[in-house]
Amino acid sequence: MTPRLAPVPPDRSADQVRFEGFLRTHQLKLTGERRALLSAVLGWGSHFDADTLHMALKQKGETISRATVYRTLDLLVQCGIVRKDSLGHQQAQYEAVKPGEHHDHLICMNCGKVIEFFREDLESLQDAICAQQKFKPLHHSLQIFGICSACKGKVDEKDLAARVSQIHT
Amino acid sequence: MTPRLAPVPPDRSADQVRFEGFLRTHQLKLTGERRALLSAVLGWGSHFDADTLHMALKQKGETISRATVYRTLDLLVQCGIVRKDSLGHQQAQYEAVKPGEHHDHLICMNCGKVIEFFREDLESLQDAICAQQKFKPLHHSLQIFGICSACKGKVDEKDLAARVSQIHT
DNA sequence: GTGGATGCAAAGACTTTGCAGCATC
DNA sequence: GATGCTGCAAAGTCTTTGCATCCAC
Repeated sequence: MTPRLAPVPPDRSADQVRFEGFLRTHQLKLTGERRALLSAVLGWGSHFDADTLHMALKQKGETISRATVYRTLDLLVQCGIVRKDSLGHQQAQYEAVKPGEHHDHLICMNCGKVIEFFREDLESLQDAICAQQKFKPLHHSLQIFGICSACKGKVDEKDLAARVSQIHT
Repeated sequence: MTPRLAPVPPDRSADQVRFEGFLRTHQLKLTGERRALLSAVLGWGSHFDADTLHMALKQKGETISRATVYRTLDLLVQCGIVRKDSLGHQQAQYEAVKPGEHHDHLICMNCGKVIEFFREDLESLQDAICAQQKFKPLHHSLQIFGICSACKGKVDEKDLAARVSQIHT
């Protein structure tokens, strides 16, 4: 029989601990607003922008100013809990970073759905390309724009070409 | 001896013809400003933003309003002569599309250099991933951020981590 | 009690748009 | 000569910042 280990805290809590540690290290304070934002972000599950988050909190009765939302998102990005991405939008998109998980994106140009995927062979191919160029990779972002299976056949092919050329990654 | 063919016009001219055709098709007019912008864009050779282009033209004596620069870049994007990209910047970056050429980017986080590359095996791997997901790819963008060979060893490792987390693709 | 945090509103950066006069087709 | 184009300035959108007040430590 293996000896009992101390119970492993759930992931949520790990991010909370991490954020609190980050705040302490930088002599910053844990405020109610920061707590509320962290928990909203961790519970979101997909991509969001600053304003959507701001409005969602307002609807839940948590009135936090837009400025604080931006300031706190910036902190969360700095300590690695949140990733900032544009995904072809004008405004910044954010997403909670699931620990140890990196992924790339398929983005449907019809319904806007974002499909996340991870392929080890894609990662290693990129590493090989970097090695060939004597380039030290630190981060990457791959976005494939197209039409998802559910939208096939429902798309007006005519304005698709125009929209492809308008993509702004 | 093979028979002589009609001389192949240089690439520059092909883009001009394409733009003029686009304008005609859409009942738009070929103005001096549009001509100047097209030629400036084709002669640029790397990435630029709207304001840099605007200022470069002003220095050459071509005073074209910022509004027209934006409006014309939009047309050039629509007809496929120019690609719009962010490359991790706040403001939109543009680049002339060399015909038949697609490439991805290695971006040096120290000196800002952008290295373009193309790998057929990377393209086909992406196609395979899309096929598996029943996703029809139309466009993609891969940006790898890191340190170029010239900057290796010259970088302050400390603030690098912070800068990696700040990347906004 | 002190230093950092918040909210507000103002400022900023980048881009788009309305309109009167102008140029191309 | 009609229709679309330009420049200008104003408005828009998203984000950041200055400052007085407030609160976690």
